[in-house]
Amino acid sequence: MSALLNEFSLPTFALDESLTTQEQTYQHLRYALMVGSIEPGESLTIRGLASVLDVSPTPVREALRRLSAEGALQVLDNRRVVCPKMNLNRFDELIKLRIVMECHAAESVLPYVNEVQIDELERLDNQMDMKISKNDHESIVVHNLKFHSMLYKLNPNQVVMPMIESIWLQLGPYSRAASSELDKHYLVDHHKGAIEALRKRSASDLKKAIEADVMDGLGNMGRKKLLENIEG
Amino acid sequence: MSALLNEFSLPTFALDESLTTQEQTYQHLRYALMVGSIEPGESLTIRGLASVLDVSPTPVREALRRLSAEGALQVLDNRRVVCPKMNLNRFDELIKLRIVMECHAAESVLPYVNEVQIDELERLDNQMDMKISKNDHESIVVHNLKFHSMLYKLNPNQVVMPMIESIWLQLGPYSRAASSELDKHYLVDHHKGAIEALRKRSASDLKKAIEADVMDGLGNMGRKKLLENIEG
DNA sequence: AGTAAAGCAATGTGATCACATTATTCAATT
DNA sequence: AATTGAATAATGTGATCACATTGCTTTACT
Repeated sequence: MSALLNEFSLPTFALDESLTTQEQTYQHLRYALMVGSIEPGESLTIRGLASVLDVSPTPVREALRRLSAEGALQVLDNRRVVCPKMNLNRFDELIKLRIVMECHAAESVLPYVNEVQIDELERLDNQMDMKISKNDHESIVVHNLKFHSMLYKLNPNQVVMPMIESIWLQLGPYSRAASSELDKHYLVDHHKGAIEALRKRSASDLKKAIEADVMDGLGNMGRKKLLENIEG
Repeated sequence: MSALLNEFSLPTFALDESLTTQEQTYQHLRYALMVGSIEPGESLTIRGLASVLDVSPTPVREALRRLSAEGALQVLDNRRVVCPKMNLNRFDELIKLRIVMECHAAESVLPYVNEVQIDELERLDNQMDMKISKNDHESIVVHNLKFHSMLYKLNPNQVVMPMIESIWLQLGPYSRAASSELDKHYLVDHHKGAIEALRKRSASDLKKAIEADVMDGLGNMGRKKLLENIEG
């Protein structure tokens, strides 16, 4: 048996039955990638996933194509689909790009935002702080990305968001390895700082908060882990 | 007969026969979108394209999913696939994002670049200037993007490139409408300026050249055209 | 003549099959 | 015991079919 995705490695996920099977399959895999349930290097086969998800190969094929087009999966020369492995260069590029794009997205929110929306954002962040047990990787990731997503979507015109989500998908599989048990205790986010910057309508403060949030969250941890692997 | 894609609207394009049918179909449609051969609003049907390209529906389906995932095509609620229409807000966001991303990509090239590569880039640009008849939209677009692509790929680690190409794909269909016959005569690029900045290893000059190239190329023309349509 | 309903054509989706390619297993040979 | 070879299994790709939904045309009725 190869390192196939087994039924236990896919997290449970509430799915809308009215959606097409392809869409459900896509969202299922997408979620699994985002929260790090699929390991870098793991290979995904059409028939394997089809049997696990109990659907025909057709919708799985399309879901895999979609995710490959988004950069979340990699199609090898053998035509086999794998979850891409991480290395220091790629990681650095991803983090740098994430900061550039999220700072841009955050900045372009400012002309549109109003106080009510900022209040809603703050409420969401507070709710999340209450609920999260700091050692549950999945909920930390989900809630952090939900905050960022809600922030950038305050700009009603959306062309950046899909690209930011593409970066999240590419970092997702590595996020679990990056956040070891030890580091999690030091995890802090800069969401409060971002909200404060929003209220002041300060673009520079907002960008500082976003950059710090990315670096202190995944950036520094992931880099440290990758350097450890090179040395030892 | 609906506004289907007919066989004459797809530009001829040298295809590698060794590639999968799906890959060929994808590249065919991708090229057509990039050079503006598919009009905004045009709807693409699986069976229609399959008969035009003389393949079965299966590879067409996957190619359409891929392009939709890249933002090049839009899947409506009816599940029909159309080439997205352009409006002023989306156009502004696309141009702003293009400048941000291409400036970032250009800047991150500097640590890697050497003189030989700059010479090659200059040679490519000179060759293109010779060959191009300034009224041929398709070759103008192709060669301009080829220059930008070659520049950014000097950074061997590639995670930005797919996203930049996604923006090109989204601007492509509108590019033909944007560059009216009148404006083409004023078309100038800032490639020489970019090469000069590369030689000086000046990040700020390079970014200025890229930004000017985008604005003077599509940016100003497209914006003008869109404003005309609103007023009259 | 205008409108609504019925009939028909076109489309997307999912399933299944055939085929070529690739990967793996197992046995034979050195 | 290691390696090469054949045989067997697994996989991706493309084609075809059935079905439900959507879009359009034609017919019937007021």
